[in-house]
Amino acid sequence: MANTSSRTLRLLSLLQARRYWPGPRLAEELGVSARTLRRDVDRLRELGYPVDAQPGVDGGYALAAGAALPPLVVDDDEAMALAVAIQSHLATGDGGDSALRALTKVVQVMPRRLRARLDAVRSSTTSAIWAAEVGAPLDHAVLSTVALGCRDRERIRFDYVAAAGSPSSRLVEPAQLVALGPRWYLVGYDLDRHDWRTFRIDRIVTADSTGTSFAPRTPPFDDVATYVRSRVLGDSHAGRHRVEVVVEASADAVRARVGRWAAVRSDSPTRCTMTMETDSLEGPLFALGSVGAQFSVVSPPELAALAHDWGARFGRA
Amino acid sequence: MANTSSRTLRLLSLLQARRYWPGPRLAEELGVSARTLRRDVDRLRELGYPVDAQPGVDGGYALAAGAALPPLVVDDDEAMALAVAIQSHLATGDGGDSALRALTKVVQVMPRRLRARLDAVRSSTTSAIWAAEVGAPLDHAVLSTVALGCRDRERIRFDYVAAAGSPSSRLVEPAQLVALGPRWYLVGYDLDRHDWRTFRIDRIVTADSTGTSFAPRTPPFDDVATYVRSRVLGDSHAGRHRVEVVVEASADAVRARVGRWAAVRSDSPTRCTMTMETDSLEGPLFALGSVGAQFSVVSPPELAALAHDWGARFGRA
DNA sequence: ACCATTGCGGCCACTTCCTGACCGCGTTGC
DNA sequence: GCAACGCGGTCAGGAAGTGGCCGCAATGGT
Repeated sequence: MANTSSRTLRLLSLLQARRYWPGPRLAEELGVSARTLRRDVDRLRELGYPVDAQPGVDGGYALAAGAALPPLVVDDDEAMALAVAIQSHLATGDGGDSALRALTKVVQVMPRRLRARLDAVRSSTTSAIWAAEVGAPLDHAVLSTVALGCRDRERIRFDYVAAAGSPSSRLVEPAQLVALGPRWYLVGYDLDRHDWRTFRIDRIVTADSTGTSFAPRTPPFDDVATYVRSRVLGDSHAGRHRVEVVVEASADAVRARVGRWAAVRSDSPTRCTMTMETDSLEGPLFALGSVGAQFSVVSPPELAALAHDWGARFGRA
Repeated sequence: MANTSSRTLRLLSLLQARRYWPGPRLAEELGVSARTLRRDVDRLRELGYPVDAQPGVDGGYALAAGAALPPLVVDDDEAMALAVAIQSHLATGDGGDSALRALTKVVQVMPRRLRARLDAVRSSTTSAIWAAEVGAPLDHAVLSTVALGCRDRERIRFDYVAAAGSPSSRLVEPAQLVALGPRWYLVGYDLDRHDWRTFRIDRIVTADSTGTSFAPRTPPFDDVATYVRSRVLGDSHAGRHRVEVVVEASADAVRARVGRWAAVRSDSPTRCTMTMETDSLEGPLFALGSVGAQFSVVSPPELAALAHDWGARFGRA
């Protein structure tokens, strides 16, 4: 710990952990003279991290918001919180690419004991309420393995359960991860089938990095999202529903409830048609209930049946 | 950038951004000789960050998972993703203290432009579906201002809208933030009223740090959570409901749906009583619907009425 | 008005270490 | 066996980091 750079890092961490530090206190904490502390502060400033200083009695040093993000010095618990938050955020389908990169960074440098804790926390905090809507919770181990594979161009091997339920083992050169709605997909080159394939992340059972890298292939698409969308819609996934409902309310009122989740087409000032894709029928039903307007289900019939069931039970309650 | 410590930091960032780096490539990137690169790698190892190296053709350096968390070097987008994810995680009431600390760290060092983006993103991505349940979305600006005030013992000033709807301006010495269910509370010493008060974060309109620090007072409680709970339950909040429902299903089946949200008491193998506190009646109704069992509402009458309304509409659909 | 506290920056001498340049060695994969 | 690569030793020159001084400016309390 006698190193200069390590001390600078520790100074940064101290300044991130508490706002104001009196100079002498910092110097003592770092085990250097006050003069050297000033030089360390200068060093931080040269690195682009603005450190405010206040003279006078009760003065001190404080880390200010600057142009560049300083390295985040987080402790175990904070790293856990970050990882858990990003995971549950990814599981809702928001976040996208940069969130995935951030998760990858956090997980990659996590000590093994923390990863174990992360697994434990994930399995215990999955909110049962929303689980029906977001589908199977994302397995962070699978997701980060795959993400690392994409980033570092390393072949991965995993067991895959197809829509029909038949399991298979795959050796794939991962190209890209795409979030489509609440679902994550991997586009990669399947080395056994000698062709490009699209995999649903929550259908991947266990993924392992093989450690062998590969040269990137030219992908058969221009826009990944479009490609995946066409592939996914072409398949008729078991359990996937195309919901269409006519609601006796203004399109705006419905949009205010469902947000970007569904497409809402205005038919008249007091009527609109809502279209969405989902795995769970309970989510749309909840949305329809909270809109507070009369509606009729165009498709699928399962939704109409479910509405009838809920209606009967709610009516008797 | 001629500095040694800055170079070490950059090396760390490079290793976090991509898995394998051939030595010569890294050396070139950092503008030093290969020998110096080796020494830099050694330095990182001395700091506790394990760097794997693979000799032979196609070898290189890779950052491995170690005992300590290295400083996270994230870019703007990743920081945004982290902040957004933590916010929405906090808004669900999970996460707790360490998540709040992490958010505080991230936000504190964020450049101003990023904070602006964060505001924009927050307001545009608040999921309308769950908004009814989680209540007013957390305002990250308020939350982080308050959190910083607690951490750094700085007085804060804010406008508060009481449960009755009457606005007031407060000058408070913040002591602690507490998450109680889906809601965040601030416990602090109100300097105008000369007494301890509990504030609901989502009722705080705008919060500003005054910059004046204060000496910590001895709080009038041992356990903050207990204190807040007693204070909050004592008040009869407008819009707050105590829900009690008898469900014709096993307690385990109900628990599997509602998770830790509600208290479930088993009455018989096929009947149980569910008790919860909530602001929104739609959330419990959704849970009851998805349980798929018959139920009867004990209280409040509003819930029974709402169930009846939903039931009528669902039945006609 | 005076004082203590705190931060700022210059100066200097001493010490440390950092750097680039060699070298030979072991490992890996072709 | 060869090439590519990482490892570690050594050496000399030079560039830092360091602590101790100094006077100065700003702040807040007495």
